Amino acid sequence: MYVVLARTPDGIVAHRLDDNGRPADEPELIDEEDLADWADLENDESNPRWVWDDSRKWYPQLLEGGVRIARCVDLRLSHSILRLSTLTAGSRLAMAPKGPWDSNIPLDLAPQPVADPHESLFDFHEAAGIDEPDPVAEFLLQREAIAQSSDPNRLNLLLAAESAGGLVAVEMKHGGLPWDADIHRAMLTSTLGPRPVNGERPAALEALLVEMRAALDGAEINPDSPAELLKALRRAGIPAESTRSWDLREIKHPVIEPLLTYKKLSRLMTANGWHWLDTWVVDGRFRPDYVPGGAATGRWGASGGGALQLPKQIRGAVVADEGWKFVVADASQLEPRILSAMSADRRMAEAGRGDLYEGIVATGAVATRAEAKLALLGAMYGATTGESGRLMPRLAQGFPQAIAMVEAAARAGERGEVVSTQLGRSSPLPSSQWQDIQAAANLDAASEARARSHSRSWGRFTRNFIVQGTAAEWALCWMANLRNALWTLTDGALTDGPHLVFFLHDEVIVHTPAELADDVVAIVRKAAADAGRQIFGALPVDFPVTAVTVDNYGAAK
DNA sequence: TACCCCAGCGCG
DNA sequence: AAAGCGCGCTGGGGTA
Repeated sequence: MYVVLARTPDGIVAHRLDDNGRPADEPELIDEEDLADWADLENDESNPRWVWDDSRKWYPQLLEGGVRIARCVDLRLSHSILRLSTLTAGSRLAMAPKGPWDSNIPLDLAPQPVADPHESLFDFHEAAGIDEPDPVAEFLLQREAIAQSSDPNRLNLLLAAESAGGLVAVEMKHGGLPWDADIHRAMLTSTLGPRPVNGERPAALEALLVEMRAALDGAEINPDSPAELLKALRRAGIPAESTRSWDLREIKHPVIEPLLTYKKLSRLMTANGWHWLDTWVVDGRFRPDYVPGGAATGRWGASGGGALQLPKQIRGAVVADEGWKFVVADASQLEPRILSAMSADRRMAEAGRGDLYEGIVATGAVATRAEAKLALLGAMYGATTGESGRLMPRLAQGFPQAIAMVEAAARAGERGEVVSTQLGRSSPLPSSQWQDIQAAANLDAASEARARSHSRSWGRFTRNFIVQGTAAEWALCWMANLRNALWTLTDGALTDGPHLVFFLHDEVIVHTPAELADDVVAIVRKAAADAGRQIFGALPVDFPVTAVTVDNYGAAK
């Protein structure tokens, strides 16, 4: 059973469809304020798969009302996959001109739970000259595209995982990441000094500035402006090429050490200092917007507060509630394992029985673990120079099947072709500018070099796309399985029991009552093993998970 | 004032 | 031990 929800000028309309997508009864009109209660009843009666345009527009108010959703079809997320996938290339959906399902309506125009819920959306559409999109029609169009595709099963798994991710994203924002502002502030004070007033430098930065001036015989220096900093260094006879820490580290001069420290502390203050804390941590929770499918590869993005770049430095401020714990889990060496699974390289799978890098050393392909790691990174990113590039051929010799797969993806991208992940998410086409550059390749030597460079660059993107994208699919399946299993542990609202509070590409955090932490760890591991089987079938590729139970995120290494 | 781009750096 | 992939954010500095 499906229940498709739509907002109309008259209110919310619910369409019940049977498993064949045919109307099961007359559409039902629901008042906005009754939605959560109505959905709760519907869950009890038929446990449907909910179908709607965008989980971000429906699910928050259900969660507010204490209602959880087991599964859904997020039409917006699904549409963008089906639009590009080579598996659905001939479908009506893919052939149609771009429409409202291809645009991403800004969140602030989405209906809010309290104020008049549909008006802003209609205003937006009216202003933009867009017809109000019909979710039932779109759902049927998507079903048609999937049914006619060359591999409906893979696509169905992908879309289910993507939609589940959409639910998780809303749930994580709803629950929030527990954040202890006092600990954070204490950390800032101890490294930077007391919070400065009206834009002054904190004491620690001021002291470092004094130190730098002394090292420059009293000359002025402004480390906050890269351009001025470079000038100041050159005035002092320091041959700096850039002001990047990585480059500065190579220079021997007394000003360098305080400068590097300054940069580090200054970064802490601007990115995650007092202002960040005021802006992003409310009532002990950090609630960024997560953006499923935010990257072309299917990885999530995030906006607000830099959720996907929380420095290790401040993770100690992520503290579980009293009587609760965090289970912090990450998939070890995920991308190289994905590489071995999708290429069905049994030799590499065998090497991944334990630590994958050690396993590769054991085959004799390379000499050390560090070399194995570097070589694999090179294979997945397309390194051509440096040690990584140098080691690549050795890997190709030892694991021809795996390397041939990424090489083929790179060649396809260089020709401007599309590549796809294991479950059928396809890469975008290179830009028209890229095409123009290729078309102009035969004009002269400079054009040819330019075309070649852009071609190679897009090849590195497609090479990485298939691995990063398939890893993202694995992570989504992992999370979807995890979410379902956690739900069985307790009754009640989302935040009454173990629930996901953070996700970072190959890592999750579950906030859980302490007494359930061991159960959660077991669930996290099983969910990972299941994800591997769902995507790769019986292939003997392991996806081991490192899981620790901690009181704060900083303690998770 | 508003906006855009760049350099730099945090994360995987 | 290095420059190859994917992101978001800040502050500086320029332009309109």
